[in-house]
Amino acid sequence: MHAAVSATSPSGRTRPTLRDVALLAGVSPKTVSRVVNGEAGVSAPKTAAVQRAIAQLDYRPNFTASSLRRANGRSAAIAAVLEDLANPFSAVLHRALEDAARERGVLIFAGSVDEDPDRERDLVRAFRARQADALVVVPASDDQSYLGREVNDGTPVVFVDRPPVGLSVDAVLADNHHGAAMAVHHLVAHGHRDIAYLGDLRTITTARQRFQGFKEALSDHGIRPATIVHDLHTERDSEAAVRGLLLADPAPTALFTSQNIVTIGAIRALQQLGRQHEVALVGFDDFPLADLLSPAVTVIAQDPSEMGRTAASLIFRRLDGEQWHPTSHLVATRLIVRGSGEIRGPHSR
Amino acid sequence: MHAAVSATSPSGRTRPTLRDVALLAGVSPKTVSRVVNGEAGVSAPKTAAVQRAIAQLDYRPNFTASSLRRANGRSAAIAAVLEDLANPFSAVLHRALEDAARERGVLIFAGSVDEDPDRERDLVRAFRARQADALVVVPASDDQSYLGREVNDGTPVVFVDRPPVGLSVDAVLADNHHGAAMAVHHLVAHGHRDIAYLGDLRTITTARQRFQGFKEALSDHGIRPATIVHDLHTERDSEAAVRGLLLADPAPTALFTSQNIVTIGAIRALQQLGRQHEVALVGFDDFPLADLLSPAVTVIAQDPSEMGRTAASLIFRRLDGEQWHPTSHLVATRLIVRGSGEIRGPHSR
DNA sequence: CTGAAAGCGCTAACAC
DNA sequence: GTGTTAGCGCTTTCAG
Repeated sequence: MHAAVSATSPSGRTRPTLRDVALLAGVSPKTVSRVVNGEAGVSAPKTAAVQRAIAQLDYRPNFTASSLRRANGRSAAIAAVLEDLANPFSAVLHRALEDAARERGVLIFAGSVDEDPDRERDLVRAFRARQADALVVVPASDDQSYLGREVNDGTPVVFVDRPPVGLSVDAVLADNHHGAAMAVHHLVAHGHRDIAYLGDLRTITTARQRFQGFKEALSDHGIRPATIVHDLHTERDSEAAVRGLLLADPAPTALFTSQNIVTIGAIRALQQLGRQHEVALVGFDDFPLADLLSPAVTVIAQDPSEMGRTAASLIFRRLDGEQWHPTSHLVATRLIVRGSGEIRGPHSR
Repeated sequence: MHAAVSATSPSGRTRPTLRDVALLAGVSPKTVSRVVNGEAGVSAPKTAAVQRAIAQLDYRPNFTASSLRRANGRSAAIAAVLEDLANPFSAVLHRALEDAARERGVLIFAGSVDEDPDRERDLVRAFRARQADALVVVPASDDQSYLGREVNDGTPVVFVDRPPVGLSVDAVLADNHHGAAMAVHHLVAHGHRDIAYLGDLRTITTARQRFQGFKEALSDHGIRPATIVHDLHTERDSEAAVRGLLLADPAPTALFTSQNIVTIGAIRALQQLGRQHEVALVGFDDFPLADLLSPAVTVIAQDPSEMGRTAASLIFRRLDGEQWHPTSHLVATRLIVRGSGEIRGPHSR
């Protein structure tokens, strides 16, 4: 009998080890290891004996233990520090990472940050302690230089959706600036001059970039921004803000909402006041059922799935030993015309 | 210089180990271990020396290695085998598990099965190989007896949304039968007799349970089911099926859709034909923006978040050593009245 | 309070 | 082909 009360659960038996298999099959541990890992150079009879023993004991290899000793020390797991697993952007991004990882037998650890910098650091630490081979991060903090020290061992890191600050790593970003500008051009082309901006927390880089794109596009048309509301982070915030705007005089003839939660809050306000067919709306971020609303919602769509694929590709190329200087990859946004953005304004010809 | 080309990445330095810290601090490895784990009984000067060395080397403990030797052998990670990380049900369930796990410093591995039994088994194997402490499973296969052998060591397993087959473990299930029956009673109360059933793949247990509830509730009212369509698994399937029904004569005056994808397909068909204000609809599963459509959609809502919390609680109680016979926990569904289900039928008083 | 020795489950390196 | 020895990074056990 050999040691091990260890790998046991409350009421459970102890798990058989590679050693147990070797004993039962009458071979050395190394031979079992060879069979388990499909290495060539084990005779047919021994292979059979080992397989029989494995089946009999119901042996399962401990990948964690093997990675401790294996040459590259890889855990075959990567970590994703996301905004909120339950929101569609994070969920779709996560899924795209999973699909890319699956092809390589790599698993994924994921966690939600909820825009909390402390939580971001805690997650990074926890993932590192578990030897994640790489890190995908949607940052919430305003400075990620801690990450440089945290992973100064060559662990690949890719930022997604928001650029790194105080740190030089690959990033995959949506073209927020151009997307917001497209929205403005579209609304102006439909006769609007009085376009309200409704934006998310200014601590969020993407919100700032979208605002920048909004402002510059207006100025391209020689229009001065009329109404600007920042720091809307919930549907309720947005709904209240939009209701306020619409009841004012003069009310804007069009709305640009910088993010899907804000867009949805705006739609609620429009519907409550029965103005959804009068006031134009273009939202940043596509969302499910946007095409089934009345009017259907014109949006600037991001492509979180493509962002995930790109991030995964950067990570795996680095893990395969490729080297290059940290680079930002811009993923295009596109205007999806559905109705709400084509409501005519007072200056339409 | 000590060994280790191991824990190194392509271009990276090797990670410092506990041993390196000990050498630098001039103490034994065990003393470093004590400091790292906050064990009492280390003198102030040695503690300080160790902490200095840790900071200087930027040492990060390897939790994986420690768990190999630690008494309970736990990896402080649990695994979730879900349907599809990108769909809202899975995503919200995942998030609820995360929140519960976070309180205990436990991380989560998750993967998508996509209704593929092979994928289910592969994921279970991969999670086990990485020593997940427990398994949350939304099964896709029609028999999970393999799991009994796979985890016959006392690893807690909880099934969510669908009951285990060929295996006796805890389960957290929505009250599908009663939910579907509520939908029928509601439609009948609004004057409908000719209620079409539109359901998901019959391989999925929940779809079968909902159909059962539908049928029995109709029969309670002495109504014989008129139109039944099974095996709709995409929006397109559902949309086509509903369009067919609505163009037939006689067309049903109400629809019961057994799942949100099916519901959304049905809404598309209704809108295309302009019949959304004539034909009543109750869908199983709530979905975002259901209240913003016109008409707003009456649904039988599940509570995936509550299901996740319940599953997590079962798992952690077992991990804490509590014991009981495997039990099924029913999570209530509830009717949310919004408009589409209250469209009057020909038999309303 | 501290450290030496042994070993968790497995594989690298080298022997035979 | 196959086995032996050592050791991955850490904790256990136990001696001082």
